Amino acid sequence: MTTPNQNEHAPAPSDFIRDVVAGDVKSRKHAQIHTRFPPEPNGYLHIGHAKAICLNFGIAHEFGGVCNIRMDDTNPAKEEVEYVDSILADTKWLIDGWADDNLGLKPRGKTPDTKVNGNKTDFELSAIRNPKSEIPVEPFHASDYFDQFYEYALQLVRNGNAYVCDMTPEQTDEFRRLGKESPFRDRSVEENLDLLVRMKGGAFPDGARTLRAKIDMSSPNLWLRDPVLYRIRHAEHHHTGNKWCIYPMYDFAHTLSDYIEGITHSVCTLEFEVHRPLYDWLLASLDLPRPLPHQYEFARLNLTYTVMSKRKLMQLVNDRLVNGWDDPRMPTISGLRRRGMTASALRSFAYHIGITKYPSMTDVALLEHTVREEFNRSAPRRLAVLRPLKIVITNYPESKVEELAAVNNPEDPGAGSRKIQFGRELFIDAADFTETPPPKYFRLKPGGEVRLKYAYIIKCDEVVKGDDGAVIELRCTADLESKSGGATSSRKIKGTIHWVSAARAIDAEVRLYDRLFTVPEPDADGDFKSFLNPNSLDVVNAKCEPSLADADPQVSYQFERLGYFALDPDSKPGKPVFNRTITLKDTWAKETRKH
RNA sequence: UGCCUCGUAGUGUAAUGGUAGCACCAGAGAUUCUGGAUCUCUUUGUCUAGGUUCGAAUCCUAGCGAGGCAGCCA
Repeated sequence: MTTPNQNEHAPAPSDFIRDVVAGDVKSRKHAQIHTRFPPEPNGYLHIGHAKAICLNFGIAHEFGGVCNIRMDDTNPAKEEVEYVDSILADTKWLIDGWADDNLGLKPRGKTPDTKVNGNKTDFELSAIRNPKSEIPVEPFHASDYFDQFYEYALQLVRNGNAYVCDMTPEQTDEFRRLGKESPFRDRSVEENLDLLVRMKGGAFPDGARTLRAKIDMSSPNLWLRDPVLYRIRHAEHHHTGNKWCIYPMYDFAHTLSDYIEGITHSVCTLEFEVHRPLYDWLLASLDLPRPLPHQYEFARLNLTYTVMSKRKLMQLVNDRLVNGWDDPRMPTISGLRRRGMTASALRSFAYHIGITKYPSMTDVALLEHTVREEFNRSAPRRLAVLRPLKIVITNYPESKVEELAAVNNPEDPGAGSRKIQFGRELFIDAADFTETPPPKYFRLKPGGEVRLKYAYIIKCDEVVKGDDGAVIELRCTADLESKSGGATSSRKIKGTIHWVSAARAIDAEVRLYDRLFTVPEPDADGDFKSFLNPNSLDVVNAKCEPSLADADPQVSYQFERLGYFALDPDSKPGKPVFNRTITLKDTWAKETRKH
């Protein structure tokens, strides 16, 4: 029934939720599988949301269904349009080329259809699949159902399943903790109706009253102890303006949104597990003629060396500890994208971490592996020098320039080759030379030899120093027979280093990123901000081979021996800015750390 | 504290009463004009104790441990 997981060339994932869905498909329980991704627009999406997106859209994709994107916007105090826009953009980016066919949107401005089914009133708003539509579309919004929610609230009051409560928030908390019934619990239907209408009409101030479900104050499950369904908030909502002064709570709104949209499998994270009985109670306590949704829970993603809560990410942004939500060090989808990570790599990561109910801590090394694996196959290779050190090839003619062939991608013969220029004066990376080589060092050292990639074997004859003793230039001689493909080109030289022509190289700003935090679990104890990595960003002025002047913003390049780099939007014509997405694996660095 | 859920190599996950596998990480080697990639090999595991069964990671009981919930947030 499942189809291969498109870009991963791996079998379709299997987990306990997909098992349930597969079973329902087999038994023809539903006409079509329908999931949803319901973020609250109160922050930017992060890689944890990416896991949820890959799950919900993955299920829709694998079983030929639809996944609605829905703004769970029932709290006007916290939500903003900026977040709505970023959430839509990030979601589309993540599923682009993979599950666009399964994206469920709604016609702009459309609200649920009202149907009379016998003497039952039913509300329904079906999704249309994104790409085929000619009409303007938008994501679903829970706030588009405020009228319907209110009708359902009235129904709950009429059938004796809800009441208006006048207790203060503090009293409500205390009574729920103690399992004590509210003194307002047994108001008549008429009085409840009258109060609810007046609540809606703005007769009472914020917090004065609530609408509560009438369930069971002695239940061991706190969420069944008459949970609040509506609260009074005289506040402007980003989507509904000033139309409402009462707003539904999560449980009420979310459950009924699922029903209205015809969701079959409502997948959420573990903290909502204890809410499931309430979810089911709500659906059972209303007259709902169509098939009911079911809720399933999985463990949210935890990643080492980062924080994931929106509150903490917001704090990093507000305290200017990073440069915005899309700072490439952030675990946000926009940050990871700006850093140069691809949607397919993120999807592949989501595939590898799996779906369980165990609250695990995933090693960020797995993400890094996934990214490297993809780029190793796809990234065009280029030469760039991060910290330039000038070298002069003293036996190479001053006016001579040679064009040498450089392989674009050894993993992909079809990628062909390009020409790079060699001359008397070059830059190499300062990190590739030392006067005091440790054991097993095979880069350049005084009197030592090294291969210049695609070019000659050179020997370091002289180290030129400035007044302060710092190395400013190396004078070398080349083995002129050793050019790649030449007479002595097969001489075994341990080290090969990268270089650029001093005359032809272009300048670029390169931003080198490292982990944002210095410890694997920054929010385990203490103030997570005290574990920020002071070296998480290092900006250098690099020298790059000229072809990088026309770098494609959509392409990740491998700077040979250094890592994978992508153009930052800060780039200006003639002044490229590259972000280092991830270094290459560096076993030599590991070796030196050991000594 | 009450309730809910979950415990499989260091990490993440398979095994759905029948040989405990895979990936990442780590380590060793081969190879290499990227100390990359590739290839080979290695270390390490079913939380504990009972029970059911020919047979238990899987089912049952108890214990231990971890996470979640106890907002008029979602």
